[in-house]
Amino acid sequence: MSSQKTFKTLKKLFPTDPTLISNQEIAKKISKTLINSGLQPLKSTPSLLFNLNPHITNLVLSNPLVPPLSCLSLFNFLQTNPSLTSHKPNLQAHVAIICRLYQAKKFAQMKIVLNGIVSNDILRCPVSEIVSLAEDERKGVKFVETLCDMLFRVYADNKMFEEAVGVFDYAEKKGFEIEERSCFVLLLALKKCGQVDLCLRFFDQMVEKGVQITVHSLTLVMNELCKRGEVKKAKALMGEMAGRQVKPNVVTYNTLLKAYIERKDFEGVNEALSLMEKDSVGYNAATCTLLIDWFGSCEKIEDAEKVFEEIHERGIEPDVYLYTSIINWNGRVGNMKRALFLFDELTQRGLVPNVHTYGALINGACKGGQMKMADILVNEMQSKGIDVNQVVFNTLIDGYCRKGMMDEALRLQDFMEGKGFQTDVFTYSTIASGLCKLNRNEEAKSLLFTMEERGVAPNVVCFTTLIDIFCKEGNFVEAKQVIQEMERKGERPNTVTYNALIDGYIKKGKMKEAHKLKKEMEDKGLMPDTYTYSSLIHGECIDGKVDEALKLFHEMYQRNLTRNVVTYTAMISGLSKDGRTDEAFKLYDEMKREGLTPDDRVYHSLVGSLHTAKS
DNA sequence: TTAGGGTTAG
Repeated sequence: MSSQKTFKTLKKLFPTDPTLISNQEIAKKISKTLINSGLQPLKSTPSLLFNLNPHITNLVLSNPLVPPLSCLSLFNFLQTNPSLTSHKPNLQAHVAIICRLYQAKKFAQMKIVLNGIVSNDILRCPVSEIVSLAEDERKGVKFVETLCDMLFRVYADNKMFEEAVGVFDYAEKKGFEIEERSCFVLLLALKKCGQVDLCLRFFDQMVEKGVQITVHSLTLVMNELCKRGEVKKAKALMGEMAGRQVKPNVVTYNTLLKAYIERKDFEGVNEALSLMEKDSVGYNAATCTLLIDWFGSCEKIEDAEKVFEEIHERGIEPDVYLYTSIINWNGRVGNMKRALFLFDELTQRGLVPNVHTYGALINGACKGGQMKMADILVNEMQSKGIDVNQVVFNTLIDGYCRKGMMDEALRLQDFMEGKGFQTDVFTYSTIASGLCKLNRNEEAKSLLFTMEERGVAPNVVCFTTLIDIFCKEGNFVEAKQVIQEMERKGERPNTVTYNALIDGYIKKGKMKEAHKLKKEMEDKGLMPDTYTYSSLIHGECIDGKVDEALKLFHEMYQRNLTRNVVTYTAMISGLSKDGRTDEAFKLYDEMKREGLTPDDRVYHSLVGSLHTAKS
């Protein structure tokens, strides 16, 4: 505005100012050239451009007779030609060309020019300044609104988040609308940069300012909430948004499902599934993948297989994720035959296995001690052009550790480092627990104590391994010191940490301490799991308190915790030793009904029980 | 044309 005013004032004061006339004439000449023959003549004989100044540039760029793309080519030429640095377009020229491009609906080019403004230290300025220049162009409110929306996006793309939010606030004040789609771009960028707080805050701002939220934004935000553990908040948000006509879809429900599955929240999973049914939201491949994971992690491989079988009835086309998941769980329960069959089926369907798929198979082989098979799979994978990654290396190292082949494990670690991979927190804890299995406790401890000096911060798993060693040694003082140290370092003990302590106390016959710890973990909001209960049940049975054990056994049922072979074995042997043969056999039947395979110890207990009962 | 699902350690 001011420059135009100045211009008019000057014109009044000096109507025959030779420079002004000459400016206009030069502009006319340049424009004419551009109209008739484009940029080329100006490029080859740039003498006309030597007299250029910001005013002339603006006159040319704003001349409606010059085609917008010709203006753009002149603009770009001035921008990039090193001999014309003194004529680089200023902010006003940028806005002028943006205006021309807007009229020509050249939105992509508009964005590029805007990008030039925000990524240039000299041109960058508050949104109000750009808007004020844009308003001078007198192209109506819609133009300015579009410009704001685009500027917002350009800031988001450049990770200039404060500035983007600044544009949003400004637009809001001026009554301009920033599109939901643009807001989503910002949410996504914030999420990708790990700026979760700002992401959640901006979503609140969107809601508050009446942006019409889409299910995509909602789902993204719910996912971020879930990832930081605020599942309840995510669920509440879903409800609140449903009230505003933002209906959750299958992706939204999958997000929630995943959170419940990760937290082993039985009720949550069931609630999410029944909500899906109520809303008539059908499953997709991702839902089935999640459910397979859910049943797999509950040691219910048959239910996982059932989900896999039902995909056809549900009209779902299986993909490589789905196959990887079912292969993974079969491998983990030791059914490599089935895992390999599924792998073949996947290939026959024309799906392409990737490093995750091979990783799942290799893990299955390693957990089953079949290192030869693991090796063959690694070679096959490489021959298909899939590189071994850190996860696969760690899996293999774990395989050798489990077999007690520490030399081979360490050789592989060396090899992995030679390939440019770091020994990471997984490698350290794997090797440490391998050493423990061979009773090489001192080596394990020193590895875990020194890993930080070697540049890898121990996590809760490493600390738990350490605690486990001290507990097995009966050194509870040291174990508790480790807990203090880990808490000092910001690592919070979890259920497995408590399980290590509880098991340690039980093995030393300190049931009272063990129960105290169970209460302590519950007070901290940590759920005792199958391992916690199995240890406690075992301890009570050894102590001869079979009714206490039974109480715990029922508590598991109430809490929807899976009772595995170890749990049943402990309970059955407890009952047997106590001469309660009928109850023991009843549990034996129940165990088989649950699809669990009793092992030798169960039979041994039951036979023993018959003796006890007779005598 | 955007959001969600698959491989490793205690």
